[in-house]
Amino acid sequence: MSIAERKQKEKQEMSKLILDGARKIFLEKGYEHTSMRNIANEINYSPGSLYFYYKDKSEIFHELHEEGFHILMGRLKVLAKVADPFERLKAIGLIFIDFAQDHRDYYNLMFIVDERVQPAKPGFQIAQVAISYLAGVLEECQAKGRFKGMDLEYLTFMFLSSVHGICALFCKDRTSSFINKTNEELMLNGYDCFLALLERG
Amino acid sequence: MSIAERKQKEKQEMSKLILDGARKIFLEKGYEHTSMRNIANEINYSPGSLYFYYKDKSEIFHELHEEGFHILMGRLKVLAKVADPFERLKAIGLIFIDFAQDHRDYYNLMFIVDERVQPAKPGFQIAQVAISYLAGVLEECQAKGRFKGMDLEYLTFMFLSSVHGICALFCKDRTSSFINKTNEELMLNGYDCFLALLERG
DNA sequence: TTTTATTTTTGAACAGTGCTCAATACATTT
DNA sequence: AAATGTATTGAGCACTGTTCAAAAATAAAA
Repeated sequence: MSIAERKQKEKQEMSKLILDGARKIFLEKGYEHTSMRNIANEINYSPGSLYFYYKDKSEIFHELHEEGFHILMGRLKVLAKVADPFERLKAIGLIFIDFAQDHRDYYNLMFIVDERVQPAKPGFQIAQVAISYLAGVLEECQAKGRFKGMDLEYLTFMFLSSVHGICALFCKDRTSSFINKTNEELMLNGYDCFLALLERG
Repeated sequence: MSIAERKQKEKQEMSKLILDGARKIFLEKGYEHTSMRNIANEINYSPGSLYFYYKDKSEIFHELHEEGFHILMGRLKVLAKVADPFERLKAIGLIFIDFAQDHRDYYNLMFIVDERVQPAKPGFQIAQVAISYLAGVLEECQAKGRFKGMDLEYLTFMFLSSVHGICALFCKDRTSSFINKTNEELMLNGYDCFLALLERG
């Protein structure tokens, strides 16, 4: 078993090497503009080799898609210490916005890129965990008297949509119609506006 | 001048022919998956010909980008008859959502596709008209006592973001995490949730 | 009408894409 | 040492946006 184990380990290491290369190029040029040849070149392997470890480009997408959600979830975990659910809710949106600014390409990959996200893949499942978490926070808010009479699932979708809208407009450079305002100002103050609404709801 | 005029007319007609072909293919397969050869094939011309009428693919993008905003603006014009500004505001969001559902590809082109939208192009300017219109409606709402103390520009961005978020999640198939709800339900009820917030703000 | 000039159209070519697969090289087992 | 199994290669396929010399079509001049 020892040599079979080593083989398996080597295969894992090679997969990681490819993924590291893919991540690097993709963070430089964005997912759509990263080619398999670029990745192969980066790690000094032939293009064909990648297909021995990954079925296709989409499989690499799913790997990084999942990775992105892990990073995001890592940031969300900090909120466990925030006692008030509404404060936690407010922070969630900010974390999304910060994440989109810090990891524009991951954000793009996770929420925008044209790739069918398959429910079987772990990335999809973590996404659902994240959504469940958000729903839980909103439920707590409702338990404290906020958002009365609103359906939890739609409320969750609405919150996510609003925050995503801010991030998506930023990621795809559709903010330039708002001249003399930086992206930073627009996103943060826009979100504050949204929070003001939530406060009153 | 007569023959020069005719030449010009012919050139316009040819441009239109190309654009019609482009639109057809692009509505079938989506912008990113429409190739210049596909378009050329559709209208029975050689690929090189397209470049006699359009500088590059991006120029066709801008043409259709503008077109999309014209369609959207056409739908928004109906709202002139709605007296109450808040009712008009509510309708604007619905029109966006309907538009995204009816013209998913146009919506994608206008708000999501990876193409630098140049301020010089007419498409950009119509976009700004649309935003100004939205800002105007929100201003009227404020005049009637709504959204007190909120900055108009950020409020506008926030409204747009929230509606866009709903449409963008739909367009890029990121709604599947909300199982046992159709896109229709999710978008409409999610938007209703948002409206409920606005109502209280 | 014939010749010259201009405009339009073509399709091959370039460098790139995702991906496949026979051939090759290496590692392990017999 | 020979045979088996695993890993790697790079040429090749059909595609992409784009360019450009050559050809065809049209218009202007002789």
